[in-house]
Amino acid sequence: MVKNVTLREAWSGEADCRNCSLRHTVLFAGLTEADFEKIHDPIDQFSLKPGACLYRAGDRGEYLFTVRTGALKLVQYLPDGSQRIVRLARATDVLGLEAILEAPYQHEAVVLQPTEVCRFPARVVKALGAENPRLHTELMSRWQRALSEADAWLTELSTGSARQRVARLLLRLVRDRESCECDLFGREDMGAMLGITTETTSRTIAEFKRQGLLVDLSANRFLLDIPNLHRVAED
Amino acid sequence: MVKNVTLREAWSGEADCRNCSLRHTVLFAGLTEADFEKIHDPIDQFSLKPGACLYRAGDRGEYLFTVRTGALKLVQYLPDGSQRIVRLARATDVLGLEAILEAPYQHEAVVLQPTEVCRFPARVVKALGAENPRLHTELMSRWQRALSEADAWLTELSTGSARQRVARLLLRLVRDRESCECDLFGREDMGAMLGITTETTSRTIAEFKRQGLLVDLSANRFLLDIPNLHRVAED
DNA sequence: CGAGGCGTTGAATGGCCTCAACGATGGTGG
DNA sequence: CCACCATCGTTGAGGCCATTCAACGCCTCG
Repeated sequence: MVKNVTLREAWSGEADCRNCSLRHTVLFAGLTEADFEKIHDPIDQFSLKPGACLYRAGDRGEYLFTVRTGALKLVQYLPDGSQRIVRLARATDVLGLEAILEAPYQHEAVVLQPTEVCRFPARVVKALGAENPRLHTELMSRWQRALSEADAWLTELSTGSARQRVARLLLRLVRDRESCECDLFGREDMGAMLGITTETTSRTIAEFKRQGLLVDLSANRFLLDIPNLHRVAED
Repeated sequence: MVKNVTLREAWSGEADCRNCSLRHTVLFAGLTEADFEKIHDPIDQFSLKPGACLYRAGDRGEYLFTVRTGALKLVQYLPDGSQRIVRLARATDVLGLEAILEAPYQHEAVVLQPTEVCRFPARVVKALGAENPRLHTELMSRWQRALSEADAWLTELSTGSARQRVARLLLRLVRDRESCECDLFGREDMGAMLGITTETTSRTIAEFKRQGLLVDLSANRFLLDIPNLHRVAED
């Protein structure tokens, strides 16, 4: 909970917002400077440590968030208390779209890796989206992207053997990346993404390491053998 | 592929569109008569038999659809050729939202039960949505609803034992219903919704019947013992 | 230095899958 | 009209894979 940047600075490209993913990914790219001046709310920027909770399911959604760096998990709890991770949010992803509709947050958003986010009021986006066609389109694209992700988690990460699921998750973590390196999450979290137990996850990862599909780089950081992982993923 | 109704009739409440779910569920409720007159494209209405395919994944999406009655499955195929059903569309649901973004359809939409749909051009919705705030909000709500459904399929229908999954699917099929009666789908389709095999699905249903949780009404139509199914669903 | 969290591994169980067979149903063509 | 076939739901037997319960080593942190 650190920095506090005014929208004026955001627009002029000063401060940290010059590199803000919001600008690169054009969520606000269609706004004029006049639009920005209508807004008096500050945009806050946060640095979060693993384990921190950005918001909880059922909380009144007053804010949207953009992930600058790091990773968060979106968690839903089952009646029996066990958890299921339904999505990840990483750099450039937007969190809390439901707040635009004045709905409570649908998930618990928990930080997995050191993370920076920008926070801005939902009602600002709601108001601007209603009159700015470009933002309107961008918002729909964001929802569509989340929906595609959700479908992919079902078909790729919740289908097939444990070996296949783990391999597909690993491949997914390095997509749109130049490098084949990858920070893994805790085994329990990976299990909750894949619908398998912690032990099975651990056994599968360990087996991949023995087979050379994964090479240890440092603590929980690995080099991936992408071609062979693809073979495993499709069986 | 039967009826063909002009938008003029749609607006005036004539013909079949008087009961059109679009009007009840206010996707178009915010439009003025002037808005309607801007549109020259006809709205077509279709009657579809089980097995019919409304659109395929990758098709250029020129149309959106609203389901009037019946049910369709949204299917995605895995690299190995097996299928996974990621969502159902039933009365009042809108299909093909991705077409508004000029993206190809993401799923194959296949009819499960005798179904009626209305079809309207995506570019009309795109144009009206950009200038009509109420439609704009309604569209976002539709995406959010689809997203919630997708998350629920992951947490409820792809988690836990086969008994739990089948019970949760049955309960889900009678939600927002006055009656406890329910038409089931083929065992293979149910398996593809739950991530289990046809045989396991059949065995589970048969066991539920023996335990009185399901009572045969007619061919594949059942009466549900909701309280006890809830018990099974949560274990 | 002890405690707790996490990853790993072992052993045993059980639930689901695979392969197979069979009856019922419904549509088709002789 | 009926034999035929295809489809679908059901059931059985056997095997495998993931779960469950348990133990152990390593690390960080108080």
